[in-house]
Amino acid sequence: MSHTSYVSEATLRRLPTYLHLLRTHHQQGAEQVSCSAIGKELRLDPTQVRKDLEVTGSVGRPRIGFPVADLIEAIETFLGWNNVHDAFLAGAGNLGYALLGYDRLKDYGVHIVAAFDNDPRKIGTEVHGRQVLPIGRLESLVQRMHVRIGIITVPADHAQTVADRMVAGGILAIWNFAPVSLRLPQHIIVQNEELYYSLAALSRQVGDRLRSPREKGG
Amino acid sequence: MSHTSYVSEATLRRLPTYLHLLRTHHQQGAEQVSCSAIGKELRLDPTQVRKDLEVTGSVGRPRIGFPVADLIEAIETFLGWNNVHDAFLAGAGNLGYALLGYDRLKDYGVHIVAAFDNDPRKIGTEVHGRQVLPIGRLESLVQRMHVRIGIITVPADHAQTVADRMVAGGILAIWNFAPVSLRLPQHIIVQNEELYYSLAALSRQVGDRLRSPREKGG
DNA sequence: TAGATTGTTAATCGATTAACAATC
DNA sequence: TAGATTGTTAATCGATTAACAATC
Repeated sequence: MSHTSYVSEATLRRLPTYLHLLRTHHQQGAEQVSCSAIGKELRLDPTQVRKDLEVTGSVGRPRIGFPVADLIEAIETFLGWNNVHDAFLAGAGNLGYALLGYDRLKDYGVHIVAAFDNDPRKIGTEVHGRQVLPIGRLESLVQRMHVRIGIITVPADHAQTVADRMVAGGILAIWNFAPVSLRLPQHIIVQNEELYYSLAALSRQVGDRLRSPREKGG
Repeated sequence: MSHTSYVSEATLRRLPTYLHLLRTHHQQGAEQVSCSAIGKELRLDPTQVRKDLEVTGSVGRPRIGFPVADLIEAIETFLGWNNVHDAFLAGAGNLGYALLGYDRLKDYGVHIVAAFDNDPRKIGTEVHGRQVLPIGRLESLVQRMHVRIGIITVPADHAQTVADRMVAGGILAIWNFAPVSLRLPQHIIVQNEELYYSLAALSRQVGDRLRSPREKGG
């Protein structure tokens, strides 16, 4: 069943939302849940919920719904969140510190084992229990420790260089927080975070709202 | 021209990417740039680039392209990034600290003026020059200082309460980093960040790749 | 002029939503 | 049984891509 069929980005982004909701229901003792109920809570079309859940291979029963525990397990497995992979983080700045502080990242399949930086004042220190190593050792350590995931939280102008070193060391996937589109070999998996890019939608709407006073609420 | 026509989320998310690229070109002395060139650099269809840029009202000249400086100005104006709005941040944890440390957030239309927390050890301290105030004062200060934007970096189980207080104080928009879908009045603008939700795509692909060895690179 | 690029309309593609028989 | 919900196929909707005349 390693037959990896295509799953849309949109579905992939909704699955964690279902997971979170299901865990809540599970804690409250629910054993079954219907797509209609999920849809109502998340304001999504029930058919969409059903289609999304279909990709996990979980099956429901008419009139009853899906077994909550099984569904949680199925989504976690599908997302690969119960197979934790080691990761290196490059750039121990503000955002780097924040990510190092997230123990819960392990719940999402990612375990940061070390950080790298080029600032001599940071090198040798520990951040949330992880060592900060010189960036020069990144490539060789990726190779030696078979690290699969690289997280880039360096400034935009260093991102490409860091990415290149990771790739040279044999990294498989890059989680990129720098606001640049990296040039990478086709086989490398990339997830761009574009943190404040999503401020585009927010600030534009705020500006609009302030200009046109308030043409009636809902 | 306050005629706010609908612009798709997809376009809105690409605009900052163009902006970043254009700034780079501008620094390097470029005066004109074509959609084809932008498309090539970002691996996007040139027609898509043209349609995206159309929403900013900027016009180009056949055979020449768009004037870089004008285009930068047009995108910034469109996104509202040259009108900075004051913001309050709730939750001075790891992520909160990181956001407080981003001076560049101002370049994206958001200026954090104070942080709020419920931890007595944090209250009264300063983080990157901003005071940490007791969460109890959030609502009244939002109201008194006419703050428009609220940033939520508290744990999931406190997010709704914090959001309610912001709304009660008269906030206009919420940038939500907590992994919950907030229940808010229709007129409130929300941007969900879902930081590690985007790990869904990443970890799934890594898992796939490790299972099916490597069916030929690119 | 010749030809690259714009602006715009039409065709394609994919995701969301609707419809409905099967089923518990 | 009656009826809510599943699984699945068809219709709709919107975004991306292609086509092409206008233009510098």
